[in-house]
Amino acid sequence: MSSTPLDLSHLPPTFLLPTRLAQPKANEISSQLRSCKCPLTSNPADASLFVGDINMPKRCEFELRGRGLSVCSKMAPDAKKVRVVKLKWFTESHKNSKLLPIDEYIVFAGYVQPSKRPSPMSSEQSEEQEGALEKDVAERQLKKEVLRRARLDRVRDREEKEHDTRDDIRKLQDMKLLYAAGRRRRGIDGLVAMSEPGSENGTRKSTPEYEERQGEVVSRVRPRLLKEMPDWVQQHNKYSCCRPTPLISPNAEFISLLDTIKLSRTLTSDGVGIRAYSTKIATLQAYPYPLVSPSEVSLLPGCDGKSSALFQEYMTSPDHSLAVVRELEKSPSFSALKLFSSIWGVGPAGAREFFYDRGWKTLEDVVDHGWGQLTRAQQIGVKYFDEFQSPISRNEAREIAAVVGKAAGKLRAGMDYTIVGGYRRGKMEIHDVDIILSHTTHTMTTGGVVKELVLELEASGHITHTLHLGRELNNTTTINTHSYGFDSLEKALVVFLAPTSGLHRRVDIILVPPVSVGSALLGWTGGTTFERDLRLWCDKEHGWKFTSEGVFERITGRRVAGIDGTWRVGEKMVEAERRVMEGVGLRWLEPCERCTG
DNA sequence: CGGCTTACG
DNA sequence: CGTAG
DNA sequence: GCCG
Repeated sequence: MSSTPLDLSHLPPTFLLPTRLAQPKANEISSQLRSCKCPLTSNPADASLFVGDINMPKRCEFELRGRGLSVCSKMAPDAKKVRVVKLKWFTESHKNSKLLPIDEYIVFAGYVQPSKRPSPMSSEQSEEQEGALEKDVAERQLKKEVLRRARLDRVRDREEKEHDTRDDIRKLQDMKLLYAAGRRRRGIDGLVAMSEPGSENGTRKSTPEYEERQGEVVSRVRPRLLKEMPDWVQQHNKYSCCRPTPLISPNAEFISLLDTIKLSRTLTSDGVGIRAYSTKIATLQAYPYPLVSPSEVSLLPGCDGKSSALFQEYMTSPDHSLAVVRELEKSPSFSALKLFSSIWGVGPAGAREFFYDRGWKTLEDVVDHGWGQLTRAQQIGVKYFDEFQSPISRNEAREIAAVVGKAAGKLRAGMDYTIVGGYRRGKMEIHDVDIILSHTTHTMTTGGVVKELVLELEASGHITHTLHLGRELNNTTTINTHSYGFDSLEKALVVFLAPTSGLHRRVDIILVPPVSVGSALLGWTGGTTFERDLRLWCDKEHGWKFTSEGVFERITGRRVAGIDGTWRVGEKMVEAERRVMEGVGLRWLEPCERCTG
């Protein structure tokens, strides 16, 4: 490959960081470096250049500290300047037999104090917590992967039989019965696949109601009559909070295309488009029949000309696709914006800035060229990008919540919790864990409990980062009136190191006074469109303002008399939620019937 | 043709 | 502007 | 994009 070997003899003493390298790989690179006359040293204290498979400056600092070097960013009297260059610089140079500009691959530059303890392996645990958490990442990744595979099967198995005594997740069973007769199984694919290994019926491409014959789409059934449709269709009720919306839909494939369009509207901050697509997606998600015709679509609330045109195209296209979506999916800008906006702390505007203004295209570009310009939260979002992407199982969610709940119980005896968000709606995989904590005694929820709790969990090594710590709950003001500026529940957005998986997870901890438990459950269980419509409904229908703290009259700011979402001694939290939902004039919907997307 | 959830940091 | 449901 |  390399006809004219590189000459690296001009480099300063160099140390190869073995981080993330398997031993054979490390040996290979080491010998390649030597063959390029790189002055390799086995003692990091002697080195002023480090080569490593590391992309983040913070990580570099950690690696250097772990080797007994005390790193500082500023020049100090007898400090030595050190740099860390990405391994990629060498591998690329070596591959092309051409020395790439090293400056473009420097991931960290700083100073180190001469080491007191030059021993390479004795890791000075000055940062007890970080050290414990970050140590042996490569090894942990490996172990993690093995564990994950081993666990996966058991998890699925167990999940089916699981009896969650505290939650209403048993409804999952009902959902499966409800939709047992084939159709789409998006979201519970794994589960169903496990229990029905041979069944292809559930995942076939065309729905039973229509299929293609000689290029023509033939409807197998007569058009559904309006009077045969759900009542909310007949009444043209577009509020998603007024009807059950299950997690799984017979029209999941079409919906996922609309989802892509909605994402494109999100990425351009097209508020109107987002609204429109959210509404129609929620409608279709609630519609229990496989769609047959465009005219059927246009009967649905929130769906009109555009929706039926899209369905027409979807239905007649040979592969059940949409041109706009195909275009989006091969568009570099769409991919990049989608990638960037999936970083925690980066929204549509930030993603556009990254792509259009800075010219970044990959996460690596962000790390290499923009690290210093990221906010703290964004840096955490990038650092744990993969881990935050990787789905959280229901078991893992329960495991995390149990740790939080137990710690909370130690601080305030009698504190209880409920996992809300996607978990409570019955999703099999979620991307964060939302936990509502409360106590039937108001005063047990005041006085900065969340802060205490976060400190505890930091000390125990469970919380590794705090992205946001909300203001302490005000003592009494929230009980009767809703004063603007005092309406936020005490919450913490944190990064949590899950014990079993060893993965970093996004966890929201919300502390709720008993008076707000009903509305908080309703407000934090979602989905997003359900929440939006719930607020609209309360406003338009009653002139009330719905918030997670309670339901208030717009004019007076007083709590609406007769809606008592207070969690009382001896009852389940969900009973308080039921009173709120029925209090605002909505029929009770189980959490798993609020899957509006 | 105006309106589209809403508040905090 | 970004986050939360 | 759809509704009132």
